[in-house]
Amino acid sequence: MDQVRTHRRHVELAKKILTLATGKDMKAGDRLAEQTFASLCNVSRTPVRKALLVLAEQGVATADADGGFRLAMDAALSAGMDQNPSEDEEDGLHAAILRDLGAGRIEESQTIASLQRRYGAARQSVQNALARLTEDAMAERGAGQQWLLKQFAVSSDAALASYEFRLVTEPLALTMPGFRRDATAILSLRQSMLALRRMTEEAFSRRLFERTDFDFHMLIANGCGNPFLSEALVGHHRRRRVAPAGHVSTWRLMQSNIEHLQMVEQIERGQMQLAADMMRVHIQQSQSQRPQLAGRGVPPAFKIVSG
Amino acid sequence: MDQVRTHRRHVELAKKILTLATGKDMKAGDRLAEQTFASLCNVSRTPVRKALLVLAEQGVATADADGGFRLAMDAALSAGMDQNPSEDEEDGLHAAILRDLGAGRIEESQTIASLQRRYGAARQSVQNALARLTEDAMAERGAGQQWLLKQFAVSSDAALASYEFRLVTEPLALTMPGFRRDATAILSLRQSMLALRRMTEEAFSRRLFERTDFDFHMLIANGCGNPFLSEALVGHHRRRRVAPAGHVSTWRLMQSNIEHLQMVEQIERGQMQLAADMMRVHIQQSQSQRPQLAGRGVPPAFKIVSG
DNA sequence: AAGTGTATTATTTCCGAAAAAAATGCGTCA
DNA sequence: TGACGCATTTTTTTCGGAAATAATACACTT
Repeated sequence: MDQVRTHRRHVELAKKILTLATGKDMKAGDRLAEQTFASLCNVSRTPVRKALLVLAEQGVATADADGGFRLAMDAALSAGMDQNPSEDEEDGLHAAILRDLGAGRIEESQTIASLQRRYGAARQSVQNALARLTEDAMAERGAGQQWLLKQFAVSSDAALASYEFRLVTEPLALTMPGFRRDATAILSLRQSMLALRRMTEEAFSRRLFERTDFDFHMLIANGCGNPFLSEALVGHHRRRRVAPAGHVSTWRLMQSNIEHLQMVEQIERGQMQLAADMMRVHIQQSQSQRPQLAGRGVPPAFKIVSG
Repeated sequence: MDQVRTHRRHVELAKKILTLATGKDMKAGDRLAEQTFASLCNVSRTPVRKALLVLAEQGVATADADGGFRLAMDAALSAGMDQNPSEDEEDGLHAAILRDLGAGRIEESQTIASLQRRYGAARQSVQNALARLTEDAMAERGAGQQWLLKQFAVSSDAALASYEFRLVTEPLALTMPGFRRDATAILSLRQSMLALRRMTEEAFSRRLFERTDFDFHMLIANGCGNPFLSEALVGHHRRRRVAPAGHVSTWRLMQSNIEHLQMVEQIERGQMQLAADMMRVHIQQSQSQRPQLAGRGVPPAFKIVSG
């Protein structure tokens, strides 16, 4: 059938729309007005319509008889729905580079041409992929024709380093004097968290958890009054999301969700010091319950240079 | 005269070469071997030669009789030499955008076309400038055709936020358990710092100070064992360097230099806790001695959103 | 050997036209 | 008035070839 070629930006927009719908607590049957989302996303109606078509294809939305679309299910539950079947050309390249980099199959230093040859891709595609990586600070232009891919961001040690990073920065963010609580975000977060808590171990939706987890960290990142700290945290979690993660038991995720929920409650009450302490505990528990990395006893010393 | 058109990348490479030469403590008359720097910078000799031509034009290097170049002055002193007279087309655009953004003359949300019109520049130039801004996380692609310029990074409040950010993160970095001291870097740093300390208030080179200051912060950023924290700090200082800074008295800079030197000494001895405390003092002093921002009593509350 | 000069090849950047996507405006329907 | 469909305009993306830059190889000097 004549399926609309699924462009990345439309899919992204679709996700954004779904998130917004969740935030408004929309239910099955509610109308998805084009103009509304267009305004919220700072975009014209044209791409919104494309995005709605994407949602329709995924079965999250259905075309209305007299035009327009409606939600096919409660927005809060839709997070688990988005399948990613046919990674289109471009998207696949981005993923492939990350995969190979994480597995150490390619060098950190690459040229566009070398990547072109390796993946048999068009120059433009490689460039786009690199642009995307650059935006997440996982690639950077080096001198000459070099591009430097930052392996650490996806290596097997990354998870460990990430825990360590969060362990020191997130409690910090929570206790910053200028912390601001975003009431709307808290509301919508709690919504999702409660939904997750109601799920049994079998029905537990990892997708929804991931999204909620991300939003939770964004609440903290955006809340701390300092834009630089905020950005460092946002950037970190954005990368954490694209990098392939190791496997964690469902049980631990459910546990995490409850811990998150408790922290949100303290944040809501303004008990920031308590929230920060809970965060330290939470991160260390998550860390210790993570499957151990095989073999590698000592972490490689970073940058020991001596004259 | 037939001056080589000064390309940005060559100028950058030239700076890098100078930094390396400083690190090797090279003196006036020492030979600047092409292959040496080519290897160190991971580039071929071709661009290195161009860079040396740039240095020759600036008077930092002189062409040798039998080919090749030599340093015209001690490397440690050369930092002050690089003039930036004719900001070429491209570079000017990057700077102009930052300037206008910082002064609030342009919106945060822009399209390429709008920038093209505003600055009467070629599309490509605008794109390059944006790519550069993206790399420093000062611009980011939004939905639709939007580009989001992050005003906070250059606003008048930025200095304040930057101090706050460093106040919490740098002592943190210093006390991270995995901190590693880079002996070479420390050596070369101390070199520059001592050179600065010998200068009188009139002869004080702001250029050299800036470079040294940057290197000092890089020592801390790269030293902390955590790549994520490291990157956050590196990114922060890189931006701080490109953003137009307010004016600080020469006297304070000289003071800062001495404080830096003291910290380096403690770091060298492994007294990290002490170094961290000194850092806290240092930052707060720098902050309080900065000229006050006119008028704007309360800092604008960030992101207070409520349902 | 170590270093530079020069030619050759490989790669990237620049530039303009065609194609695709987004923004905009208008008409119509409830 | 709010919402959608559709046509038009603006903007961005893509694509190919020409020009510029980088990498590489080799000759030559000390």
